[in-house]
Amino acid sequence: MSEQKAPAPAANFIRNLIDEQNAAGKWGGRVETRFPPEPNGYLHYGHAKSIFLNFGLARDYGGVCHLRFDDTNPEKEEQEYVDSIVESVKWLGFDWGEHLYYASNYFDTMYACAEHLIQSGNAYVDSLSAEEMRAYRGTLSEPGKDSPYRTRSAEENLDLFRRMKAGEFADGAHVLRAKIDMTSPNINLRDPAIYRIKRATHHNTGDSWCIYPMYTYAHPIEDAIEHITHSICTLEFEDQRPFYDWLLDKLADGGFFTRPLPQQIEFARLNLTYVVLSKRKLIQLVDDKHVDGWDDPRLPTLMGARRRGFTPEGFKRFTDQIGVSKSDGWIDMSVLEACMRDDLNEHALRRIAVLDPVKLIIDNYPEGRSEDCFAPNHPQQPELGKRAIPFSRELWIEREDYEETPPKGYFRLYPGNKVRLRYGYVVECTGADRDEAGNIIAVHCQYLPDTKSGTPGADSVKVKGNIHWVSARHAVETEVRLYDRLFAVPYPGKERDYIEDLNPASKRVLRAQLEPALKDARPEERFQFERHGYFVADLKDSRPGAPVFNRTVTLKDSWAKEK
RNA sequence: AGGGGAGUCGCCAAGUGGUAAGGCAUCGGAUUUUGAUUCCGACAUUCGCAGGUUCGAUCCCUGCCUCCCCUGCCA
Repeated sequence: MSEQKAPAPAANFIRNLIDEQNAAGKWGGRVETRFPPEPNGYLHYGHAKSIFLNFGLARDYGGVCHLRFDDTNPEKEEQEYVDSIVESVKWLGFDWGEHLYYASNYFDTMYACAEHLIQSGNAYVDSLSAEEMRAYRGTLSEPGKDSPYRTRSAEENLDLFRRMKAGEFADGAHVLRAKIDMTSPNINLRDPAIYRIKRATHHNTGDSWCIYPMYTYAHPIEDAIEHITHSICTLEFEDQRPFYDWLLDKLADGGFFTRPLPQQIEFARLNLTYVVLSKRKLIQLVDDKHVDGWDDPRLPTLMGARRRGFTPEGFKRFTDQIGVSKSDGWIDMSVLEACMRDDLNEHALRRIAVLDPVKLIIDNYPEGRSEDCFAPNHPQQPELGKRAIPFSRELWIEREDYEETPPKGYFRLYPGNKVRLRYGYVVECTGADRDEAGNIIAVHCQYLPDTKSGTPGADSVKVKGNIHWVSARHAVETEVRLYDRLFAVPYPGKERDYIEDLNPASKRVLRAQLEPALKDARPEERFQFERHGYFVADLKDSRPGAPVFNRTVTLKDSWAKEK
């Protein structure tokens, strides 16, 4: 097995920053990151980028990466999502040891911090309605104005906040706000809300709280509590960094945390062509049944990727390849597909499957006779051995491997042409039978008995074409699903509603004829079906002795391009 | 419009005051019992545009243009 060389990780602005800080001794060489999903949905390809970034940095710098659930909004979060997230991160190959955390575990500390902010004059209880608050906030180009409640005394604020916590007020009656600057050009600094009253049962803390911290407020505290050094998030949080720093600075002054404080760093999230990665759209695709659930192999979720046959190693190659930067561009789906092919090419055993079967009858081969042909499990790795494939008079071949009037450059079966039946004999095509409607029902040929693969005469006849086949008598028939890109266009929704851009041919279900060895494929076992692509035995629908296969990705096909 | 970001080959992406890595894609060619893989070769006189500083600028300065994000008691 050829071991992957591990080249030095590509330089990126985050690694450069860490190197500089290490040189300056800022963290004493410590690198501590976190992957902080909100458990309100399933992880998707974009999360894979973040996971490899955060866990990868920690690994490469000898640090740790925490898995932390950012569960500050009980209305949207569920245990089912945390379970699925845990499973997906593990599947990608990462281990957080004992560093599994929940924002909700810090609610007491967050509350104490809030009281301190109130006492130090940095937060106040506002009693404006949501609409009023919006009006007071101003606009992008006009400054906001102070709420009439902004000047409440620390005592009054503390009393009100404690009563908020005690459940004396209705949802939305009051909100705790940081007191910063209503005229700031950065809207995030115009006294952002940091606590709201919300009577909802939390998946972790149940009904013990009726006030919950906002992400903006909670996240920096979570980072500080866990001694995170580099808090990596996506670009849209850039405007929030000043608040992140403001908050931690105030709390450090208050003795809650010590400096140096964690630092927020933003990178460009993944944009991938031919799919959508927004949570809202993913939910709609599932709810409106455009796909078959959250783990539909066409969906860009990690659960879908797994059923599709994508590999963790393929995702690693992918994230290594696309890099990390602050310019938000689009990665073409072909890059991900190429990464999966690279990994699969190396690791998947080769097998034969006829997906669109038509009979090939060898008229000069004795009826009732059969013999074994031997095929390598991996052409580049002979140490993986060979397997026997039965050969007989009637075979299944691909319908597209016969053309009565071949296009230019076609070198498969057509009357008069010779072709090798891969790992078997060279045959000469003599024609085909058609039904009354003109459909081809069987192709006929004569075999050349001296040309069997592996025998001295194998190369006595040179042929260009080489097609795969399966003995009709021995074949295993099974369901094979041909998956393709979910959307028919690179940028779904660009020209019209994205639903209209769905690829109608993203899933095709076939009955295929497979070589006998495939009968016992185990769920998640991956193969290359020669000349077709990579396939995986479906995790959910396969049964012992009756696998169902999903196409992961096709092989590159330069003939298709030529046509 | 105010604020925050980004602009280097078709798509990503390194790089730096000294004369443009790499990957994907593409195009040639070799090997091949997968029209696969592998291999070899080609592929930015040029770094959004315009000025300026400099012996020399993609890197520094000035102005401009384009794109993305921000007005949730979401994250």
